[in-house]
Amino acid sequence: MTRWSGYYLHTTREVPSDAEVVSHQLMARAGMIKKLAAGIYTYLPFGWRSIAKLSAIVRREMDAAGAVELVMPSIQPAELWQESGRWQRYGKELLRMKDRHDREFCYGPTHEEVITDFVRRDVKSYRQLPFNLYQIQTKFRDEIRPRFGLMRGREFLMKDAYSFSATEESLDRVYEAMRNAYCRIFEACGLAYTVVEADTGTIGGSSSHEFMVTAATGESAVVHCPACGYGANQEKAERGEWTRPPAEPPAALEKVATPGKKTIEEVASFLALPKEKLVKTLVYNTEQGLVVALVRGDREINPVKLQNALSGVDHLELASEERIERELGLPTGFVGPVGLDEGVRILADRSVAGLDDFACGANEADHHLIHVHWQRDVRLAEFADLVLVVEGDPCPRCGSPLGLSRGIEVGHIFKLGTKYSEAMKCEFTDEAGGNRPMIMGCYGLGIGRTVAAAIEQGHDADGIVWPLPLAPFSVLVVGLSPNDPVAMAAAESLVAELEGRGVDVLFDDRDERPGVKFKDADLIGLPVRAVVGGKSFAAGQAELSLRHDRERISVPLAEALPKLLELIDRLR
RNA sequence: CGGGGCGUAGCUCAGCUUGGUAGAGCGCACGGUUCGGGUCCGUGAGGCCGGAGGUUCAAAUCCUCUCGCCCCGACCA
Repeated sequence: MTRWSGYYLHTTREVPSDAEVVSHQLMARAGMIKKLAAGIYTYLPFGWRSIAKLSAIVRREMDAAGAVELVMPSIQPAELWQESGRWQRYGKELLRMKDRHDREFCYGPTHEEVITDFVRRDVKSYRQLPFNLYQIQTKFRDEIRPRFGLMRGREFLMKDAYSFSATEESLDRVYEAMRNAYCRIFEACGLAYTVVEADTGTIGGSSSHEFMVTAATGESAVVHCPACGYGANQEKAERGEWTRPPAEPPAALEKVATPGKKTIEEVASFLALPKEKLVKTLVYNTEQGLVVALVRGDREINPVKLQNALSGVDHLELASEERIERELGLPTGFVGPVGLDEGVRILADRSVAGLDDFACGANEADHHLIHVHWQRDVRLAEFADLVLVVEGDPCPRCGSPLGLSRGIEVGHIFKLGTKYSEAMKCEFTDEAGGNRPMIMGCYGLGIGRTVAAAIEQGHDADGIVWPLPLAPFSVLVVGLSPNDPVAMAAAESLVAELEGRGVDVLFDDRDERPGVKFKDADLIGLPVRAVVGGKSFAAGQAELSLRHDRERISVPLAEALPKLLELIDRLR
């Protein structure tokens, strides 16, 4: 029997000064986590129970989907990372260290290298494929800016799975099984979530989906189509065709003075043109030199799309004013595609392709061009989809207006292909006797982040409102009259009965006033509450309620057990 | 890494500008009171004012360095 008096659960009224988001505040106040250092937390007993419940759900669904659990080392030798090339590329996020012999290691932020290394030594034949291995383990990524408690820690718990297949079709099947398993996991947790197409980022690979728990405080923006179900991370989101405006008779190209007018707003109002009739020219700095990106004046460039369009470019950032002055010889705000230095690569978003008569920088200080016409005036630019999709843009699949919402990324699955197996020579012999690299997939799920997301989604002004599957305990039995031995005995026997029926119960037996107990009950947010003591006990009753609606019902003590079981059942 | 800010009691913070015996609320301990939504009253314990150096008769306060932390931005499975 878990008695609060003997448990380790200390709630606080004060919010830690560094807790910004509600999940962090409530986890700290409810005694679930304690910060040790920036982005590094102790999981206190009450918090760990929730983590354990999620882990059990994850294991159940992973096992059901044919994955097999193992645990890999968290400390990994540098050689493996040098072999994959990521020792150099991963950057400062990789926590590196040396042992007493000066050998280099890192604390694993992910495990592609380790798993690929032992699989290549164990597995030689197509007959041994496919398989899928997973672990639930502590990772470390030395984030530039850890924040939001467990939502973006440096040390964090993650479930990661890696699949190895002989063929693309096999990978597709495993990927689909994982995708379904993830859906079942988040459904089993009672969370509202969406699956969206995602950019593959530094992990690489061909196809990728993110699982987003919807929350207004989410760090990621998600585009979705209410009509056809299309969903994508805003970084990745595409949009339907631009409607081409009616062709206007191209008037003669004209240079106009726009003294000091640099921004789109300034130029548009100075020239009395709508922003859609301007072309915005952005200069980016890459390791391959300057690149110019064009987009319609009222829109933004999506840097992820731009980087993908510039295949082979690793670093992309907006060029500084000094650099633009030095290399292009003109101040920012007046750069344009007409007559630009031939050495500079120009990429144009499709939003500008349909413009027949637009204004843009003249490549001369304090001047812009008007009546610009693509074919007539601009040297050939490459067109690509570069625009940041916004709410109301047409869906790329069905053309309906897209919606934009925010979410917390809790899962991310990738088709890796042969990126790591080729680099690390993880090969198998196929039926024809030839050697081929294994085809891999990897499937991550943030454990701590999912619990945090559940709180972001489930809380009110008084505290956490747990979904039953993730609640540290299902039921809180409040012994309201700690000084009344009869009432406390009744409460205790109710707890024992519940436990006898397999229900996990926290028994608040503390010598505290009712007000304290009620406030704490709301704060820690267990789904079902039973109050035994005080006025209702004097009338021979127990008072039952659910955290999410707090509607109280009084039942005779003898009926408390069946009624509680019924309430729990209703929450499932 | 760029910009801004903070380190004073277990927690949240005042005091610093203008140097002179270390403060409040919450929490904790004890006594009383109260007992269905964080009771009320009293008493008390608790601090090398992040660390080092400097200025000064005197430093939480001024200066330098350092460590840690937070916020915004860039970045990011």
